[in-house]
Amino acid sequence: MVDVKSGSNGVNAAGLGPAPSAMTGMGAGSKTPLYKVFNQFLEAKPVFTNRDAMNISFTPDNIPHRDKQVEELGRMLAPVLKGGKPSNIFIYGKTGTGKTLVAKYVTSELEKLAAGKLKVVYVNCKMKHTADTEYRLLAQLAKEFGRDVPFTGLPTDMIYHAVFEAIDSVEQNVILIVDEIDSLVQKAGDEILYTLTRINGDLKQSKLSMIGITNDLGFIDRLDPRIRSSLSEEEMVFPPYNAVQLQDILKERLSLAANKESVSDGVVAKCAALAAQEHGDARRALDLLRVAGELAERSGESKILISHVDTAQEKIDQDRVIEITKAQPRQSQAILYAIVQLSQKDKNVETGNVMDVYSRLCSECGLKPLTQRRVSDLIAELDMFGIIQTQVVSRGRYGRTRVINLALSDALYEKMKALLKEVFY
DNA sequence: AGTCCACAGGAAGGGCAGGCGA
DNA sequence: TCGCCTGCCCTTCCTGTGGACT
Repeated sequence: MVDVKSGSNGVNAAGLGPAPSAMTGMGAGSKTPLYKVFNQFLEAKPVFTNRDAMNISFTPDNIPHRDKQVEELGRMLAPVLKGGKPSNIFIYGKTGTGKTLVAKYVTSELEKLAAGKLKVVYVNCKMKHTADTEYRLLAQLAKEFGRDVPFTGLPTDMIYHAVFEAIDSVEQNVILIVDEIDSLVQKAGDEILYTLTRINGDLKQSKLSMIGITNDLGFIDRLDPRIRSSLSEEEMVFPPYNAVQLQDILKERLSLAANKESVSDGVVAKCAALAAQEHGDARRALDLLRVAGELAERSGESKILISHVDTAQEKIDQDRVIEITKAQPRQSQAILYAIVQLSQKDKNVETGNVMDVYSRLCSECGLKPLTQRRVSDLIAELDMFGIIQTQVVSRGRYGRTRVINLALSDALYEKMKALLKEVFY
């Protein structure tokens, strides 16, 4: 139960009165609508007893249907226990197939056994402003080894030396897990990988091994052959989960997170089936179940129903698109608003029309219009986010253009239109 | 077969902000 | 304070594309 102290006016620090059943000394706020909301929440039987276990970042002790991969990776990394350097490993697999989970699990178990002789560093190159450029990756590594470096400003070779010295300052094995490694190479080139895979030649008392993780199956083929051979000394492929395996994963998590009676029949199967349609994504399955549970709790029910899963699916998609839209810079929002306006009249929108409407919108809102070149890049970015779908088509002597479709449901389209209207008018 | 259109998209570089060491 | 370095956003210049038209 919540532990709150009443203030001088009888209202707790958050300005809310305590629940009558759980707390004594109701304050002045006890009759407010918000009070009822919180009271309802406190009195309702929770769906999840351990919410953290439903989180994507939670690392369980048992990873269903990944025994083979855990063992295989364990064998590859085992030389660490005798002070040897394991091979660099490359892990492929689509989103939500357990790559990161297995890598983190195996390395953390190894770290326990290695008794201070192993340091595991995890970096995610998709995290903006964290490790998505050469400089930032090196700065992040330097921080992991206790060197405080600014997020910009220093020459790259200075940061490299700081990292090098930090790694080699004690006799140890270092395993560097580089998640979403394709994002790093796309943005910063593959020189950094060349440097890191050859760092062992200069290290005197330490050894560095890399585990590269990507969901881009063609990534390794696009790498420079010199880097390819040293980065993927060992390779692992994580197959997608099928619906039955996803059900096992969800049941396993539910055993940690909720009581059996909190979930109706068919809920787990439905979440698993929906996620299996999306290339067997366990992350999606967990998200669906978690959001369905939260929706059930919010509606005052103590059991997740099939209808909650349906609503959860819609909500996850809507929330993602709206949040991405809100986070976009104003120029991208203006371009998106132009596309939304044009989509009202015609389903297929072309770059040229977007430029016209966008330019008009800019002059109406006092925004400096970008060049067609830049707009083209921003359209490609919106496509990447999944807000729009684009296809380059040739219209013969009438030129080449990009046909743009809004990838939104009717409800989401209206929501998006209202949001953008609010931004610009 | 050659021309044309309306872009797509790569490359190079400018300008700015944040940060460092001298 | 200055020179240098970085990331980021943007522009300019340029080549490539592919199907309709001549």
